[in-house]
Amino acid sequence: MNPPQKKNVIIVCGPTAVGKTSIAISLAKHFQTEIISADSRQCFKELKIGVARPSEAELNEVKHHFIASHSIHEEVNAGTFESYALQKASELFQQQDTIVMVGGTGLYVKAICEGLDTIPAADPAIRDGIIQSYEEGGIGWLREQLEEKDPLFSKEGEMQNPQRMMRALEVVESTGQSILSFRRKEKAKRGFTCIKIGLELPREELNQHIHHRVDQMMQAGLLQEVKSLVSFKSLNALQTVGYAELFDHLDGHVSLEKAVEQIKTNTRQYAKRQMTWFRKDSEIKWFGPGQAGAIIDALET
RNA sequence: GGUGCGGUAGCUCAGUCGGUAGAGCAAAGGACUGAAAAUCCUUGUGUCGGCGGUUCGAUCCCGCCCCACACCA
Repeated sequence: MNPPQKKNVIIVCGPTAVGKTSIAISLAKHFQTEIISADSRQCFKELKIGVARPSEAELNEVKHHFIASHSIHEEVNAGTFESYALQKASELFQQQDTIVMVGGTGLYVKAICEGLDTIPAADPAIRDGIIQSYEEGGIGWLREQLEEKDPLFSKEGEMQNPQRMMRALEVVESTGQSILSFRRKEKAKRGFTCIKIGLELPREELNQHIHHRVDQMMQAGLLQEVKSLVSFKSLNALQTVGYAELFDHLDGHVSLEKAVEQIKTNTRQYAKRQMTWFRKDSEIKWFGPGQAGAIIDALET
């Protein structure tokens, strides 16, 4: 007879600036456990102010993982996160039954709950070659390559999206098979249950939070942080709201005032994309960011 | 006060040799399995500054007025 599964990952998700950090800390304290972040940018030790890393005080209240754990010079992606988080979770589950995960990166949440397909690693040389050829030949070149080498993808894949096309191409070139042929039908089996808590606010209110938070980041010295990273601005990790706009300003393309406005706009757009992603996930139970008590009640029944 | 240049979408602007108008950005909606704070797709929007005149018909031509900017006094 199988005992009911008792290992749980409580996942707090939602758009940026909604108040996830504080709820996650309340939950982690209540369940006397630790937090794994599911945030594609807070994992970088070089990025602090602009990615709204939890404060020292918050990090001391509850132990966090995947925060400042990697360098912008490493390649970090959804696969990296999946294995890192799975590893951490199994360590933590030796001590406790519940862990808290918090993050706004929908794909990472999906990776931990449902798993990513196993695809053999692409040869970095192939990848570099593809990127270079794309820069020279544009999307037309990608289209031709895929039509020739991966007819399945060119029929069913996103043939207007260069990033996806490059990935598809690197996979066929490395493995000889279409990226779509690796697609599993089932979700990965996990030794734990994912309980998803979504935080939301009315659009106007969230926009206000974003407006103020960006101002606070500037006051906290975001420009200085960005200045110290200029020489790395082409790294993937720095294709990030809050950094890209200030690099633009430092290059003399826009005034500081305008760059800050753009950070706000781009953050709003990012939050909107996050909501689009999370809204379609019917497993999420939605709450407001002030409802820590209600969330705990819901989790205990 | 005079001259010049403008007033068109939320913003910046294009355009109509007179037949009621369009780009970019913003906004809204969506997709998304190793770049995901990335990348990509879809979709509006208008008293064309006001009042008159000419005309079958004016956002476009003419007159007056209002507003903004520049220059000259």
